[in-house]
Amino acid sequence: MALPLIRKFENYVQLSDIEKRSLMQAEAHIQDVEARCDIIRERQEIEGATLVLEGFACRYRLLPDGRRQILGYMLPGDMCDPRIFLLDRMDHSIATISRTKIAIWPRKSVLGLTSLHPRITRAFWWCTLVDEGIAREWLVSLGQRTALERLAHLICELYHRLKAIDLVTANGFDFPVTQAELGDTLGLSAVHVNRTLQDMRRERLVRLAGRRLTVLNLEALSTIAMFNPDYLRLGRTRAARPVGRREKAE
Amino acid sequence: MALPLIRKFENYVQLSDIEKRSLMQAEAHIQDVEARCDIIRERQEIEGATLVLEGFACRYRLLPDGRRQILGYMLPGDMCDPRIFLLDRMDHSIATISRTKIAIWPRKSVLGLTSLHPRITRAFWWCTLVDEGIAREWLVSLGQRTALERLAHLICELYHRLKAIDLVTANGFDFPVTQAELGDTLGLSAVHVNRTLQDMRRERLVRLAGRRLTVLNLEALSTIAMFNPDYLRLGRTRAARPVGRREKAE
DNA sequence: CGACTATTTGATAGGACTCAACCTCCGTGG
DNA sequence: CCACGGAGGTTGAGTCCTATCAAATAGTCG
Repeated sequence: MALPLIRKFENYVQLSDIEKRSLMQAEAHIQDVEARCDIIRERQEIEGATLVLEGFACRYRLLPDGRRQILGYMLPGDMCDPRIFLLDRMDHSIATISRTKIAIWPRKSVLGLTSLHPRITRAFWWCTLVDEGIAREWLVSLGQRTALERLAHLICELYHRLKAIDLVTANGFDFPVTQAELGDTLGLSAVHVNRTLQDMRRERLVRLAGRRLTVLNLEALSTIAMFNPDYLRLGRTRAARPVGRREKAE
Repeated sequence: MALPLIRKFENYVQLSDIEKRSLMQAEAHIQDVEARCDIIRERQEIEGATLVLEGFACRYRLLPDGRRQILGYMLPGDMCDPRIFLLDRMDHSIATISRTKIAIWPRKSVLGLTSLHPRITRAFWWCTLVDEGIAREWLVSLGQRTALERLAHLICELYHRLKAIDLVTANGFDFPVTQAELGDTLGLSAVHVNRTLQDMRRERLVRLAGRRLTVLNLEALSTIAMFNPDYLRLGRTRAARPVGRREKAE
């Protein structure tokens, strides 16, 4: 059941068949969740690690007055947080964007995997590093980039992440995010997202219709966004490992 | 030499004397750095873990056209990243704000500590969790909060973090950050930071003069910022541990 | 005291927001 | 099969928050 996760892990480490099998067979509750439902709520006690198998989800935080900031998107293969053995409660919520299939790994299941397989542990750490890289990039977007640049950057990010899990076909992908949600992601109003999107269409950068986003000019989009995909570490295992530096320890 | 770090760790875990001694005696290069110098540059190879002992530093990222976003502040006891054994290169830079004393732990020194002392490892993970919590809070600020709210939130964050390491006296602290740097932190222009700061002075929220920031009304500041310090996990070990949940493993 | 660097002030412009209405697409149900 | 309703998308008008540019003032350090 953990196929998308394994594919993701293989960006960071090489897994043995035994490790793959352990991941596939780890105890997990599979669950289908409707679109726009909370999977985990802020302050809720953490029971296990949540893994997205299909669909889009997002992390978000609400301010007391109702303003919402989306903190990141979770695509197939993404996990809420492997460090569940430390945290007792969530400090943000996770909700589905589209209809989603998730797996919930009980705490002990994760602990079992990590204590038996150092390479799996290592892959988990990699995930946290990449997530942090993404968060940093979002900080740069929200702090420095204009509306057009932000939107372009987000599209580039999702394009690359989805491509890495073979969810891009004909330069396009399923994109269930509403303009209101994009607004909460990019720190913009839905109206302004709409107008920015129209600019992009006018410039033949993207086509967006019927929940499908097609990238018409990735080059131009990347330039506008000042996008560099390195931080996503999608280069397949080899490229991601240090070169010319022998290291043994864990 | 690692005193501020030990104090910080004790927010998250209880350390034995042996562990404290190991931290104190770990091989480290102590170094003084001028104000406004890069300690680590983007793309630079990582040699070890950098620990701030005295002074202010910050992480930042530059866009090709010169725009800069500050990603976080590093105060005494803060480390650049304990996960250096994974990463080969930095994807952002670290610079001093004030004159700073730092310690650089060689890779093997960190690996030694973590392999011998699981509680130290655990404390390291806690640090990464808190850093991520801070980053999330910044995302909310940049995405949703107004200039006044952002500034108020940042001041609250720094107040609490500095208080936890006894660097707050008479409700004030040394604050070497320029208004231009605040602008790069909050996604605002320096001019607008200046005006916002004046609003705060007018409202008797803070006093800021001669590199010293005094919080005159923390209550009001926290309300404006919608600030809740929980995410900093400064509650001293007991409060930070889960209640009513026995757990043994790592 | 001079040369910077940092802060402050004023004037003007513009990006993004709000409000409000209207349109479009779909799924539901009569 | 078409009317209805709601969610999401689009448009227009007016406003406000924040940026820019420019210049003056205050601080700091050798």
